[in-house]
Amino acid sequence: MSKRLTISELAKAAGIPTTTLRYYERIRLVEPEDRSCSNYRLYGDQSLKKLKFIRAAQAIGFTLEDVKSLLADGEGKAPTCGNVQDLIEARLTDVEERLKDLRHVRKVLKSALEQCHRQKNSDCCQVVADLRNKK
Amino acid sequence: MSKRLTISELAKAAGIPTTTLRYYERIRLVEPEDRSCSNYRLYGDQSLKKLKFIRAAQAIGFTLEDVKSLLADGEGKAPTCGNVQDLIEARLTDVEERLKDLRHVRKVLKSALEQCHRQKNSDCCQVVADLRNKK
DNA sequence: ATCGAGGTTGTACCTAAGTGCAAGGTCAAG
DNA sequence: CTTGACCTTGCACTTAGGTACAACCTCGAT
Repeated sequence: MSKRLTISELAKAAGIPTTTLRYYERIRLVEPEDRSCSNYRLYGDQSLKKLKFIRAAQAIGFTLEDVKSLLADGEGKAPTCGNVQDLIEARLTDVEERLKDLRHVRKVLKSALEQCHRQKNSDCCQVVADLRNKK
Repeated sequence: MSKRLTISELAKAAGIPTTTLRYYERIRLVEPEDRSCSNYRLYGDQSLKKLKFIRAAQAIGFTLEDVKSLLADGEGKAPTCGNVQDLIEARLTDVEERLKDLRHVRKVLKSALEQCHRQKNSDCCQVVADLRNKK
């Protein structure tokens, strides 16, 4: 069974443009299982699963390169937990870092905005004012 | 007064490569005040302030395009608070959004990691397992 | 006078994750 | 048998913020 899908069928099923599927093939991330006699790409339904996995992984911030590693991991032999776990930990560290940065940024922006509100008209927005003085 | 700086003097003072300064000129963000008789760029010291402002603005997530708007705002006439305030508010909204997303991502990553820890050896990392099953 | 450090220009390249386009082949319906 | 929708390839382009290189010019010191 496991019907073979043409590129547009797969695209529709996964909600991903055909152009992107061809791109994924180019970077050897998702390759068609076969070709029809007229050279059309034919995908198996594990490709659909793969694409869903890719979208899920992207959503939590993995790059396509990361995804490649995650997938390659289960490919050869028994899935070694190590590599996967490392990737997840790396991402997590990254995310914590960015959260810290963003909280700081938010603080700065908020205080700039407050400054804006206080000095309604004239010398608005301290940060800009600094520059404007000498312009 | 206000000594004219050559590109490398300015670069050194601002901690920004000369190549980047030339790039900033290309995008009309920071332009030299003048040229020497041998066609060397000559910058005024407001350029240094400008560069510091740029780095500060970048650090809180403004794009160079945003910076251009922020600077242009004070250029013509009295600085209109409106535009500046709008930009800050837009950034802030953006930051809040990204914070929300990142907190979600962190949650997902953490639970994936936990899964990893629980099933120490065999079927590690649920997310990957889904795929591997049908591979 | 010459040497090396620094300046000038224009152009191409980089990352990431695609998108767009042109020229041509294929398929199913009318 | 033609039309229109879909497929193929290869190549260029996108965004943002730069980096790298080649070929040439200029400056200060020796």
